Amino acid sequence: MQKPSLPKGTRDFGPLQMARRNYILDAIKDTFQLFGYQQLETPAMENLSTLTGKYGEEGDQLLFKILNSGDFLKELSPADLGKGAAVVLPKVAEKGLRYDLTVPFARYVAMNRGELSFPFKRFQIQPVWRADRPQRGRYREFYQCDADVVGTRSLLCEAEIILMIQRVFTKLGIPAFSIKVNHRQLLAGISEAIGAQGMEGPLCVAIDKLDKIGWEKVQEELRQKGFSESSIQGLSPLVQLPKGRKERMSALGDFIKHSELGRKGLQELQEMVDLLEKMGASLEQFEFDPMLARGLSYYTGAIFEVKVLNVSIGSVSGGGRYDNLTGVFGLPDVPGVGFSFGVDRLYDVLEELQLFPEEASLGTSLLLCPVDEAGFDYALTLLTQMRQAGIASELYPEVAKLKKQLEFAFKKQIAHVGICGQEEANSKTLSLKNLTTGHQEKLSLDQVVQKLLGNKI
RNA sequence: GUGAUUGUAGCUCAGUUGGUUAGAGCGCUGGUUUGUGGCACCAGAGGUCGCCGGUUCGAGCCCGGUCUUUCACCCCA
Repeated sequence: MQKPSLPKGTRDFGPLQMARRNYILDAIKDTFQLFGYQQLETPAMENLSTLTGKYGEEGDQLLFKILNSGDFLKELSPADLGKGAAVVLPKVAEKGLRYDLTVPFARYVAMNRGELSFPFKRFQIQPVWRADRPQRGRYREFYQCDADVVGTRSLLCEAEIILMIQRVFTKLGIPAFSIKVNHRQLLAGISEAIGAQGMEGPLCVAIDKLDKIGWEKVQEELRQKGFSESSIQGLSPLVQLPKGRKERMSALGDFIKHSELGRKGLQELQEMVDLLEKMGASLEQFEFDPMLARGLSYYTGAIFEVKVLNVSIGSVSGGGRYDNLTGVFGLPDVPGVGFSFGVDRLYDVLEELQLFPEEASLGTSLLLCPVDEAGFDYALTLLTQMRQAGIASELYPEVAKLKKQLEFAFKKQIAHVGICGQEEANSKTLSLKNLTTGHQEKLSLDQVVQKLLGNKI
């Protein structure tokens, strides 16, 4: 006998967790569909050639590779073994587990370009796998929840992303959150304005940490990366910006007035705000943050990040615009914009704020408890009738001690039990007991149905 | 990938400088109640002390390795 265990960084989801996860996912799905997004699923495994080289060197190491079936050594010569992993790997593995949902989506768009009508709006909710070292809130298997629009440069998509985020968070009852927005071209403009043109890559990586490590350490990191002292000092006005959106945007307009890229980025953000205002949207959570960078290098336009206020968890959603989704798959010039909800983190947030509703865990509403053989047969006929009436019901599957059956119902949080024995069978009634109040009465079947359905409404 | 850290009953955890038969609370099973749960009382089951090796007369405790947990870094959701 062996002690069972889970692979590192993976989890089971029990009934309570599933009910709660579905509560979150339903809110998200519902919102995506309301905004005209269509659901897509792709296989858990992709050809390794589809995946490698898309996530940088580090990403390739984090890919889970699938050993070829059968004799996976047959392509391999003894000499190959000495040549290292790069030579051996393609000969023993041709498939890998998906690392995110964006690359499979790009593959799908490239493969189905003829069938799709653009702009194409899709959402996708599936697990992804990374051979990372697990930590709190970081797993080797986790769900991503992506929505993207491809085939248009319209800023309406960006504006709608704000609306969808607002709708989901409101639906989940999250009281205070902030949608941080910035623009990659504005970051390029900032880079230009401080005399470090073309260095926005390392600049982004460093200033993205501003929240976490503070201005002093960011300066240190910039020095290490070869930014001149005057560039770093040039950045300092951005660390303490005016609070209001309008004031901020005009301060930035001033800062990057000599950079064409910067002006264009800022103008796009302004256009987003205009669209939202025309749609009558609230801009309460909209926060323009010129120091927001986000790691992913393929973003080229607006970028987003959502933080829930007053919780210990980091960002729970994010995304941005990219120019060229499918270029590597032979379909150039497909622009798009997408974002993603971190389901696991949202779960932690709702738990921390105690925002899960009671109903998210409810199941059966009536348990029939047979106390003798006649009662069991009688309960069989009742079971069908109750279910036909729309009452989620089950029958305790054996004639056991009533005590045991009541305990079972109590633990499963079933609100009502119907006790059936010879007596009830003879009189065509049911002894209905409310386990919350302890009240019990003998009712006709119609009365039972009425009572249980009435309670529901 | 780097550096730390954790592991004892189903769960949360005690366990003395290394010393006989490893404990508690909760949970579980049965009973006090042959048609009435939560509460109470009584009784019981349940452990290769993560795994492998070493030191020792003797290891849950010391040492090495390995797996696992958690944390920081790198990176990321």
